[in-house]
Amino acid sequence: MTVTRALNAPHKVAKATRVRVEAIARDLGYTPDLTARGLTLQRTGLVGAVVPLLTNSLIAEIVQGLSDTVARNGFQLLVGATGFSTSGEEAMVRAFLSRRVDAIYLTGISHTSATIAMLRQSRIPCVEGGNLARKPIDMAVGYSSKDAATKVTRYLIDRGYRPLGYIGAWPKDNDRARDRRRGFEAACKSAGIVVDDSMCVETDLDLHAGARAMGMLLDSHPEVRAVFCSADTLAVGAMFEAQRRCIPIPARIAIAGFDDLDIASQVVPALTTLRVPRYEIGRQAGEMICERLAGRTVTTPIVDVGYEFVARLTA
Amino acid sequence: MTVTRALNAPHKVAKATRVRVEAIARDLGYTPDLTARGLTLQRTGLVGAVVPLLTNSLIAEIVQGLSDTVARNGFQLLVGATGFSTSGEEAMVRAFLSRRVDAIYLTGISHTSATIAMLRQSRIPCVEGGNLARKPIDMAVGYSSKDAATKVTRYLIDRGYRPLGYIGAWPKDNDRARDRRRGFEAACKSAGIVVDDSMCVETDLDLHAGARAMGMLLDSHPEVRAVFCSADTLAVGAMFEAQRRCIPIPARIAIAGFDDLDIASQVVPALTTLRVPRYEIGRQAGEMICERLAGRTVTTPIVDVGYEFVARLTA
DNA sequence: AATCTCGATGTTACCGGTAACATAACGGTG
DNA sequence: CACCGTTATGTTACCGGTAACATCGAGATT
Repeated sequence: MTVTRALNAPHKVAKATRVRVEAIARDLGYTPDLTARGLTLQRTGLVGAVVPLLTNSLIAEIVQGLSDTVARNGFQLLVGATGFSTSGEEAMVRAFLSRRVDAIYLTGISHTSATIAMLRQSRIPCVEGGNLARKPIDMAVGYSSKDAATKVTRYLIDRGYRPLGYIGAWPKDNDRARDRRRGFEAACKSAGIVVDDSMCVETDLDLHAGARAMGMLLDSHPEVRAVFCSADTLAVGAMFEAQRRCIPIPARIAIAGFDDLDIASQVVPALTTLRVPRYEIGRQAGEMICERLAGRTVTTPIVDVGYEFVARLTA
Repeated sequence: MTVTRALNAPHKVAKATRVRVEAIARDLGYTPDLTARGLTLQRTGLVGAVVPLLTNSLIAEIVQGLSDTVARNGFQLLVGATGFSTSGEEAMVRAFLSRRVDAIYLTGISHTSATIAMLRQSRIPCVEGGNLARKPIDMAVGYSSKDAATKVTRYLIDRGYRPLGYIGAWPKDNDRARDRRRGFEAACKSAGIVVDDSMCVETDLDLHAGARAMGMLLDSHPEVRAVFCSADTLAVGAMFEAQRRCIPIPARIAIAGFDDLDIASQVVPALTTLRVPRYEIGRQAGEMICERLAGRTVTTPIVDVGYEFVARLTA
């Protein structure tokens, strides 16, 4: 007990004792066992982050923001990748709860009912990030993917580009992708444009898939005048494909992306896209979690971090 | 005890009892406490991964490979970002050891002596990944950054490009970056080329920094004929800068990268680079860790995963 | 000198699992 | 019917911390 005190509350121990304890601890190479501490305190100091995958830079930045923020408050991040599957997410959440994480960050707002039930029952702070939840499990940080996609699409429409194509990520178990497509469709509809499903391609979320999708679109609909891509990764892939075919951007085909990744401003020509505060989502989620874990109540449990349209050169 | 058995070793319990236990567990929403289990078993089922940062796709793929592999064996990955600092790494390792992780993955081979001492004393499996260690703390998976960089540089030299520029990441606390520069210099030296330090730029590791570095190089040394970039991220940034200045690649300036990220094959013109098996490094590290944690000995504690030169269009 | 006070240190129990050992229940055998 | 082996269940102690309470010792107060 004196040892515990010497290390955790030095002022409660005589100086000589403290010095002696510290010396011996050093000699022995003693490291406190946070597993045991977690067991007694019923608090592990772990925050779980459930994400679709780690290799996506959008997600990586959110995780980085979350990690930095909780780390500053003495917490350690436990990350798990679900591979864009709600059942994978459920398994991950179950595993995290078994580890008695103090809080959980979830990507997106569509979850299995078991996931929701477990989290509700556990009563730990939980933030759903990325998309805005009207009725979150607990708290939420994000922006409206649908509104944002509408905004980009409207820009393409207003500039007079017709016909419009769409390239997006698989919507299955990915509410952000689904909502972005909905936003695209909503903008078309409100402008009286009929969406041609054969000009909408859904695919994996990487450069290569973006390029392939663009290739398919150009083959099947050479008349396509502009393409809205629901992620910059896809947009840049599409740009490269157009460049390989020597199709000038935006003279012959306009392209708009979504996310404003680093590459969007660097690629030539620079990509017109929609900036979403990725790091900020993670940071904000981390703040909310830490607030709650510090025993304070979070006054705004649903935070809209907004987005910003960035007009550049591709559309 | 009967409950423990019913859940962990069902065959040791009468069927009726097992069914009853399962039903009650479900009703109660019982989740086993892995913290407590970890305490008794002296095994947490956690593997720690210490990486410089999460937003780099090279690193992210290694982490993904590691995560997938250990997850398949029932382990959970704990990740920590050091921000390219060995003292940050030391703090991270200390934290992980306090959490009693069963094994640790470290990025690179340069560590503080305290880090090495702690890991040695802990006696847990430890893999150093990315670069090859001659004398690893425990095990290592990687390839020779220096040899690989020499190979790429030699290609540039053999094609007759002169003078040669270099763009790389900060070498401080980053042995991969340091070794790549050494490889560049070694190739130059053995070809009798004197390296002009003013044509070697070191900078942050992102697209924007690559572009800026290229800009500086082109401004100060317009005669530069080829640039070796020690990472594809830098190379692509440099390409974009050249394209913005309408400098044709490779007609007027040749560029070679390193890593063979997805983007290398997609960018136009496709980037000449060096492929390193990123996911494989993580996978292999995971395998070695799991082998050891399963009580088996790893016969080859130093694995050279090799690399492959990929000639494309930029050089 | 007896009592009080306060800081320093010691003792006990508990967190939620599990290993090791103890006991109970039961059908079969000589 | 005593004895056995087998299977099912129960008991105890321990993993490494910490809260709560107990004790101790020394100087201050009466």
